[in-house]
Amino acid sequence: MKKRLSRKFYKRPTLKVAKELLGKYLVRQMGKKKLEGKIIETEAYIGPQDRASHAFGGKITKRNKSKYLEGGHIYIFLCYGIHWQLNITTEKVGKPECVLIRALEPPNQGAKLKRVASGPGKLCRWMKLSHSFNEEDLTKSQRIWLEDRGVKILPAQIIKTKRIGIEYAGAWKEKPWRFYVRGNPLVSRK
DNA sequence: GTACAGATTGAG
DNA sequence: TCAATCTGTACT
Repeated sequence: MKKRLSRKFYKRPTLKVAKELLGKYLVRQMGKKKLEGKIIETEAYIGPQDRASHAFGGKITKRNKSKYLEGGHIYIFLCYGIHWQLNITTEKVGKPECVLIRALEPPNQGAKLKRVASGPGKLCRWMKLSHSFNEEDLTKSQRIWLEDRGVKILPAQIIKTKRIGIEYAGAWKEKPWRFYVRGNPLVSRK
């Protein structure tokens, strides 16, 4: 079973989408080549009240404006001047909420664990994602989209932790808004 | 205009 | 432990 996720899937509460994205497949079509991987780690950013979000306080900049798009679009930005971070918008237009995709599990190739997408920056480098994907519509794009392949992640398999790399965010850094699949060796930060 | 820090990573 | 090096923000 392969079914592209619809607009409806994304236009729901961000935390719900972040959890349900676990087990879904991210597919990247590059000409005749196709890269794909199962999502195993996500984080939710829920502005404008979330201090860790780029949309904190409701501000809009050239960089973050795609965060305000209708659910199902891409918000991608450069971090530390080097690494791209892939986010998927949620909720309706004007709500600056999104889910950061932090790690993928690539298809088994010779039973070797491939840590090619075990972190948000590595994931984008592997799939060759950058600025040109900003504002891409995941329900229509021919080069990147998400699929439901019938993989079910049970609530008992989902681990919740604090988000990573946001020490400056005060009380917000304590929010258990990072989700990953229990026991998966390919999540970020070995 | 200058200065500084950040949703990270891999090398030392 | 540190440097890579782009963008936004808070200053002068």
